[in-house]
Formats: sequence, C-alpha cells, structure tokens
Amino acid sequence: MAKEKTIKPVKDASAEEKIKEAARKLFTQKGYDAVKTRDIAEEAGINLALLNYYFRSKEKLFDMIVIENMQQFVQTIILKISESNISIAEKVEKVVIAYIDMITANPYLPMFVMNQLHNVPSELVAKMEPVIKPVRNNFLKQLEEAMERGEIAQIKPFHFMANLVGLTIFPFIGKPLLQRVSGVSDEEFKALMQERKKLVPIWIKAILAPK
Amino acid sequence: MAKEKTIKPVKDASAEEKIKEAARKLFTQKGYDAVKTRDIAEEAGINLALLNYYFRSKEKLFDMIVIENMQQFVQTIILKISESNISIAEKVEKVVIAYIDMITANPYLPMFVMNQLHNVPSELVAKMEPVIKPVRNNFLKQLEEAMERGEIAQIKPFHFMANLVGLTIFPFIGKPLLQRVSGVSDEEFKALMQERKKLVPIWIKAILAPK
DNA sequence: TATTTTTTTAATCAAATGATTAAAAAATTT
DNA sequence: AAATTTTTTAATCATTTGATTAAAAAAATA
Repeated sequence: MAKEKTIKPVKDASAEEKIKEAARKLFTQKGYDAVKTRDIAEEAGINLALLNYYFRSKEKLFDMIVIENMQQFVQTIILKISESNISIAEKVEKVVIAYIDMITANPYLPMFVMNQLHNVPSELVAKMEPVIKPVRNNFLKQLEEAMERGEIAQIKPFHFMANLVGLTIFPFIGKPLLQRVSGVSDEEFKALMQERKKLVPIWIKAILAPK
Repeated sequence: MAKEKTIKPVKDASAEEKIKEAARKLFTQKGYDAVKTRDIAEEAGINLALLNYYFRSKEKLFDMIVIENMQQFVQTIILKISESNISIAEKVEKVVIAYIDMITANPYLPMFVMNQLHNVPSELVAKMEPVIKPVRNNFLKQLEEAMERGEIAQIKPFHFMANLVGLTIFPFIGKPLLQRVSGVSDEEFKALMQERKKLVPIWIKAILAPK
C-alpha cells in the first residue's frame, strides 16, 4: 500500500499505466470472466504481484475500465447533441461521423458497452444520469418543435434514437454476421463504414420526411 | 458411460432434457465463462455428476447450445427470404415480423449470437454456410433486378442488410441503452417493438425510394 | 422377482485462479 | 551516500471449478 505522503503519491505512470492499458485492451475485447489476472500481467509485461499492489483487485481494475469505456461511449453523442443553434439534420450528421470515427478506432467498444448494460442493471449507468438528463431533455424539445413546425414527420423519440443508433452503431456489432452474409472483407467493411457517414444522414432524412 | 445396448440407449428425456434446458437458459443469458457447471446442475435440479454422465463436458454442452441458438437465429431470416414469388417489400415485411416475434420470445438470443460470432472466427458458422449461400445468392439476384427495373434506388446489398437488421434487431441489443436514454418502461418497450413491425418496412421503403 | 438401467450421494482430484507475503533488487529522491 | 519508493522474484494460500470415481438407492425392464 502506498503510504501517505506529504506531497503526492507520485505515480510514475510507468508500470501502473501499463497495467491499466493491458487491462483495458483485454477486458474490452473479452469481458470480465474470460480475462485472467495473469493474462493482464503478461500483456502488460509486469508480474502478477504488481497488479494487486496498484489496484487492490481484479474487480476494482475492471470497474475502472467499465466507467472509462462507458464515458467515452456516451461522451461521443453528448458532445454533438448538446451543441446549440444547430439543426437536427446537422446534429445527425455530426453524431454519425463522430460515432463511426470513434468506433473505427475502438472496434470492441460497442459490444463491450452493450454487454455491460445488459449485465449491470443500473449502478454505474445511474452515475452518469445527471449528465445525460439535461442533454436529453434539451434534444427532445428540439425534436418536438421540429415536428410541430412540420419540418419532420411525427415520430416517437424512442424510434428516432433507435433508428439513429441502429443504423450507425449496429453494423459494428453485427460485423461478423454482416460480413459473412454479404461476403465482405475487412478492407471493404472499413470503406463501407466510411460511406455510411454520408448515407445514414440521408436515410434518416428519408425516414423523417414529412408526408 | 452408457454401455452398448442391443436395442437403444433409452433416453428418458427426463434428466437429460432438464440439464439441456437449464444449460440453454443460463448459457444464452450469461455466456460460457460466467456459467459454472454447478449452476447448471442446480438450475436443472439434478446433481453435478449427472451432467458429466450425459454430456461429457461443459464445452460439449455449450457447443450444442451454440449450434441450436445459431440455427434458430438464421432460420428465421432464411425461411422468409427464400420464399419465392414474393416481392422484396413483402419479404421485408415478413422478415421484420418474424424477427420481432422470435426475439420477443427469446430476448437473450441476439446478444448471445453476436457475442459468439465475435468470439469464434468461423468454425461453427462455416457449417451453415452451404445452407445460407444459395438463399443469399437468390436474394441478391432479386435485389439487383429490382434496382435495374428502377423499382428501388441503387443500394449496395451490404447496406441493405445492415439497415434491415440494424432497424429490426438492434433495438433488442440496445434495449438497456435505449430505455435509459428515452425513459421507457419494459411494458412500453414491448409495445414499441410491436409498432416497429409496421414502421420498419415503411422506413425501409423510404430508404429505398427511387429518386 | 431378478436384472438392468438410471439417478443420487458423497468424497475426492487436479488444475486454474485471485490474492498475499516476505525478501531482495532496482530506481528514485532526499 | 543514505533513505525511500518502486518493482521483481518466488513461494504460498484458499477457493473455485471442471471432472471423476465408487457405492448405494431408486426406477424401469425383463
């Protein structure tokens, strides 16, 4: 245990950071149960004892990663949706681009987040509720106003979100399925995802077109 | 070990079936690593030794469940898509309804299948390739012909599949996320999924509308 | 009833796994 | 250089976990 110090705990960010990065990589890819503490130690290039020296347990280390991954995942949409003085269409464009870029750089993130949300009922998620709530209410108002003005068709916010997220994020979650069904290589998949940056907003527009 | 018998191994379907059902429930819900053989024995109301008596190992039992779950999952789309003399629009309608009904009855199936497809590179999936291939080729031809006739807009088959599956299946995978973001109860969620039986085909039509 | 099959009970293994400890070595700070 | 902190090494624990075994009990079959 790090003894109390007068100035600061002095984390060299060396070994501790290596462990955390190894844990992030493995946990994000394989989940809690499939990763052994010895795997993390090996991946980090340190020995097992050091893992328990810095982080008290596997569970604490995992919780840390969960929080950070969740944060990164929701942050992407929050940042774009909470921008003011921007139309819904523009927000959709920005959200789609931001998510496709972010997930392309972190391919395992969506599955990890979905799995976590299925396993932990609320707990950690409830923590970020205060951050999400105002953003959500703000956006809901904007959506309703656009519908009242007849700019877009009547649609329940749930369906709007489900469609936006489904069209944007699902392809990454369903990647193995979609690749097999449509016979697409990894390279082609990447290119297709880049295409969707333009296409998804167009499709959303088609869905929202007032009749 | 069951000794060789003259007539038949006589499986009473009693204990053996109870074990399999318990395994299906737990594995489908929690995955391989999170489920212990003792959990299965307890859930089945039998003792641990019997599990290894009938099925030689945890892994064999799991593989069996994987195959059955995968089959159920792809069967749903194959049955509807391989019907002949039916338009694309009609097939979309049928696929959407079949999937929403099937997943409503088996809520954990989509996540389970997606996780498996991420974990096992090919193996089991390759087994059902011969079944899928003709169905896929047949449908691809139908799609191309419809595009040539100008009935629908130009769209890559990958995008078509990603959109169809994304709009239909994703809401179940993203259920915890979507519920939290839009403040929807379990009851409301069910009702919304029923709504989507009508809505998704309409949206797909809007996406495919020739311009 | 006698025989065979199925199921239970209970004990036990071996390996994996999360965690701890103590002592030494290396690095950093004072 | 001395003191402190960080990291390694290596041994060890206790628990969990998948699997096995042998003997008895229960059920089914001949």
